[in-house]
Amino acid sequence: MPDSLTGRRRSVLHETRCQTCSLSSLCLPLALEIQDMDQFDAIIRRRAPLKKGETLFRQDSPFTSVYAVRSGSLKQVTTEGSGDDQLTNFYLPSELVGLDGIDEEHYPGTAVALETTTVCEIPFDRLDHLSESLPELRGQLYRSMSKELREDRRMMRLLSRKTADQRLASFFTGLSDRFRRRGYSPYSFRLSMSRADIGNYLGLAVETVSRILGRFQSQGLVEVSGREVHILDLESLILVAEEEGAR
Amino acid sequence: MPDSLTGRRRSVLHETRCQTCSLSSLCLPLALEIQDMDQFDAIIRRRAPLKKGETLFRQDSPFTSVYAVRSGSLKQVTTEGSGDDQLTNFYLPSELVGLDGIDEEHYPGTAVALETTTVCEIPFDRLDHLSESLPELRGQLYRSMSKELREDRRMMRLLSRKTADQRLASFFTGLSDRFRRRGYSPYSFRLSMSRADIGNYLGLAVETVSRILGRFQSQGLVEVSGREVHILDLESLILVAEEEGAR
DNA sequence: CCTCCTCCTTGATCATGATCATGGCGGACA
DNA sequence: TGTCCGCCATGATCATGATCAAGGAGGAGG
Repeated sequence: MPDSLTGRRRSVLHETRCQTCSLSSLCLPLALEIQDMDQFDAIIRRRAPLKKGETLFRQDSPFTSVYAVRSGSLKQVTTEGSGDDQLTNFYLPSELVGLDGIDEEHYPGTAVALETTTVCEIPFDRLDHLSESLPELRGQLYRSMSKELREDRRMMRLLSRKTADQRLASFFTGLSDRFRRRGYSPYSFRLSMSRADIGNYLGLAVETVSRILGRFQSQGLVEVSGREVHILDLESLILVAEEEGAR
Repeated sequence: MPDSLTGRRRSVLHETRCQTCSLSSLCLPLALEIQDMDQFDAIIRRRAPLKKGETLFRQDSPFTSVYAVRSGSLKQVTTEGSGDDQLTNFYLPSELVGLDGIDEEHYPGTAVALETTTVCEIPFDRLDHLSESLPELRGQLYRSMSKELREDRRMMRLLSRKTADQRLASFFTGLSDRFRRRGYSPYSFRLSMSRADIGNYLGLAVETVSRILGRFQSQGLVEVSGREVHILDLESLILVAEEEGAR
């Protein structure tokens, strides 16, 4: 595709410019001035939307880009040996996928769309180069990685010290919070992932996820119907999530 | 202390220059040319050695610097609520401590020396600024963070899918590998952490750590006497660590 | 409309590792 | 040299959540 078409293509397909993107206050260019944002904009590559189940990149394929989620959601799955998968993260709009591939030159997991999903592709060599002249961009990149580190540590705590109830409560309060920050209702949302995905992520069997969801429902904490979730008592749910001395 | 003393002080106390540091092939300035290394060297601050049990930085104190371990070892502990600690990492020489404090402006955990430990303090604002003109340094910093992300994911897998046996086997093979890379024997080493630390890190009760260590010993995999460890059969230990279909 | 298949729920049993309890070892210090 | 205290080992019991098993609900496609 000739470059001359790119401009038109972009505006036709979707609003693809950071300046008009509703996520710009959460996303990587968050701290940039308008003229800097244009420079950043220029290195971004559009991708055709992914359909549910399609992969953005595969484990062990060469690392070239990081991706900002624009709409939809993804999971990242690492396979080791035969059939033993570990779901390491879910990614929502404005979050960066692929940062853990920077060293080693290949992606350490496969990123799979959980629903129709659009992403902004950011070639890493160009991002790195641009970060030389844009300190705010560089800072934001450091912060994104640092934040992911902190969240991984939270996850490690969850996996090593929390009961099944606490894990699920954390999962829902966490999701609720992420939706709120993105301007969606923190009380009503649709899960894009299956129970199996949730269980895999939280280190629980599917059956356990089901059972505890049922219990939360009978306790009046949430109302769950398939993948539709209504949080009825967020405060109590937070209490359950942080309950101490359990286990 | 007047600045004029610093130069002398450095050379008297220890070899503190990266160029003469035996870790330079593993540490942050790894990819730098000699003249660039001098620039990097100039921003590093020496600290008095920490004694066992002393803290390098405390949870929630303001983030200012990252630290490269020079000798000894540290643990990082996050406290939540009352008395519920989570040990999130052990740090060996050449590793960077504090990267998870970059966003949020404070450290998310307390770093405690497990033995007499020396570190190089690297003020982050100066590091960031220097990374503008030294692409190799910047790249190395990105890679360090990315690597830590990948290792966190490995840890998440360990915590959510591995049995107690596999966890301990992983812990020992991991340590062995880290010692090897640093030029120490991968078969004989001294643990700088207590059984309680190991258990906390791996999500196991102290008793379980003890029991399994005993079993490994009776199986001829290792020989353990207090904190002195001899790995007798590294291959089998690796097999145990990666054993599939367990649990 | 029916069928198939995936995803989810629920019940019964079992196993792993936590917890509780006790005792031993070894180093620091008087 | 004896005592104390932190760290470690080991035994007995228990609880959480995994596993095995079966069945239901809902959606896609004929």
